[in-house]
Amino acid sequence: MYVSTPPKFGQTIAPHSRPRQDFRRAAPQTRSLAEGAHLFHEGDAARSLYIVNTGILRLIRYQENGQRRVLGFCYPGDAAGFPLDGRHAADCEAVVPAQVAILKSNGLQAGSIHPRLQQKLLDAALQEISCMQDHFMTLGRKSATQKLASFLLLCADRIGRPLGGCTHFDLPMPRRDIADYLGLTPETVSRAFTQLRNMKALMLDHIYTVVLLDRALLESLSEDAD
Amino acid sequence: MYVSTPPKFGQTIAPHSRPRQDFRRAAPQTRSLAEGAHLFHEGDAARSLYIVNTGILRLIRYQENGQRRVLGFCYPGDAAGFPLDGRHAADCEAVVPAQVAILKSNGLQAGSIHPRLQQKLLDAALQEISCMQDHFMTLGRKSATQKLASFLLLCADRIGRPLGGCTHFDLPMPRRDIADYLGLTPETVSRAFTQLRNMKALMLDHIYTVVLLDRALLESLSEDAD
DNA sequence: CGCGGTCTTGAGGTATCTCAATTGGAGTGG
DNA sequence: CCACTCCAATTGAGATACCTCAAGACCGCG
Repeated sequence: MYVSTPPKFGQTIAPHSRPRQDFRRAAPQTRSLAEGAHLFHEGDAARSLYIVNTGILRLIRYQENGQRRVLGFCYPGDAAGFPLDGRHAADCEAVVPAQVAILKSNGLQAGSIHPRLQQKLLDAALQEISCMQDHFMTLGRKSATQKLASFLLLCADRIGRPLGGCTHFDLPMPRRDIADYLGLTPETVSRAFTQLRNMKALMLDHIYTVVLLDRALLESLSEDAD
Repeated sequence: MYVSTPPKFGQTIAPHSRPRQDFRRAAPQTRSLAEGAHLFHEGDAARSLYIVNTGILRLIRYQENGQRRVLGFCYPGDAAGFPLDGRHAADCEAVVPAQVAILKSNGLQAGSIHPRLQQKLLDAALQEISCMQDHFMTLGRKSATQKLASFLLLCADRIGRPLGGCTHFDLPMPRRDIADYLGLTPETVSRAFTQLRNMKALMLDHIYTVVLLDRALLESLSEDAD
C-alpha cells in the first residue's frame, strides 16, 4: 500500500480537454529530462520557451527563508518558461521523465519572430493567465478537502483515463508538491485524502493511483465553500 | 478616524517602478468609469483590451455559492481584459473613478493585428503572468499580517508618494476587497492592520490613508514565514 | 535484510473564522 | 445646524480548521 517514489509516466498520456497551441512546426528540437532534472532556474536568461510533449513539469519558487512554493504543473501541451524582462522567474523541474519541445525565442522580447508564432505565444500566455486565475479561486478561503478536490478534478481533466465507468490517473507528484501547490502541509493533504476516501469520492489503489468514484461529489465539494 | 467610503482618486497618480507598455498610439479612444461601474462582465465577448490611464480597477470572480474573490487590481499602466477563447473570464469594475484606453482587439484571436501591437500585448501578458506568480507567493502559507504587509508594499510601489521621508498612499479599496484578494475575512484584515500599527510599521491617518513608517520591517515580515 | 524516505496517523497548540456588539463617520432630512 | 439613519471598520469571545511535532507504517533500494 505504500510506494516511496511516484510511478514512472510512460510516453502515452491521454489528450486533454482544453484547446491548446500546436507548436510542432516551429519547434522541431526536443529535449529529454530525467526525473527531477531541472529545465531552467530562476534568474536564468530566457533563451527559449518550452512545450511539454510528454511527462510533467513543475514550476517552483523559493522564499528568502527557504519556504518552497509550487506555482504550477505543466502537463503535455502546456507551455513553460514565459520570461519576464528576458529572465525566468521560477525554477522548472521534471516531476517525472519528460520530453519538451524547444522554441528558440531570442526574439521574444525583440519582436523579431514570425507573426504567426507570436500569435501562438500570445494565445499560450492568455491560456496561462486563465489557468492561474482558476488556481486563485482554489487558494483563497477554501478548506483543505475542497482544495484537494479541485486539484484532483484538474488532474482528471489533464491526465485522467477511463476505467470501467470511472476516471483514474497516476498522481505523478509526491504529497509535498501538492501541499506546496495548494498552500497546505503534507500532513493536511494526507488527511484530506483520507477524508475523501471515507466519503467514497475516490479510491487510492497505490498512494499514487487515484480512482475517482464520485465525480459529482468532488465537484460539489470544490464549488461550495460551506 | 472613520470614513465610510474610500477617498476619491485624483487624476494625478505617481509613476510606478515597473516597466510597462506604451499603448498610446494604438489606443486613442478612452472611456471613463464612475466608481463601482463595471467595464465588462464574466462571459462577455472580449472585443477590446483596456489600459488603465487613471484610477484603479478590480477583477472579480464569483463562485457558485456566491463567494466573491478579487483576482487582482489594475493600477495605471496595467492592462485588463485578457480574453480566453474570445471571452472575458472575470468581472471588471472601477474601484474608484477611472479612465481607460480602449484597444480594439477583434483580431486579437484572429492574428490580424499589427505585429508591433501584438508584441506589446504579449509583453503585457507576460507582465501579468509574472505579477500573478508573485501573488501566489503571498497567498499560500503566510499569516494574515504577512499577507497584508506584502499587499501594502505592492500598493506602495504602485501608488505610493513620498511624504516627509516616508511613503504614503490612499487605499482606494474597502477592507472587503483586500480580504477577498488575500483570501482572508475583513475582520482578520482589520486585526492585521491593528497589529501593524502596534508594531509601528505604519500609521492610519484615516482608515484609507496609509503612511509606511518602517518599510524594512514590512519587508522582513513579508519575506520571513516564521 | 536493514536502512532511508515518504506517507499516514495521533495529540496538542495556534491562527483564523464565525457571530455579535460597538464605534465612528457620511449622508439625509428636518 | 443638528439629529438621525445607514454602513463600514473595529473589537471581542468562542469554535474550528490547520499547523507543528512526533511516532508508526510501509515500501524501494542497497
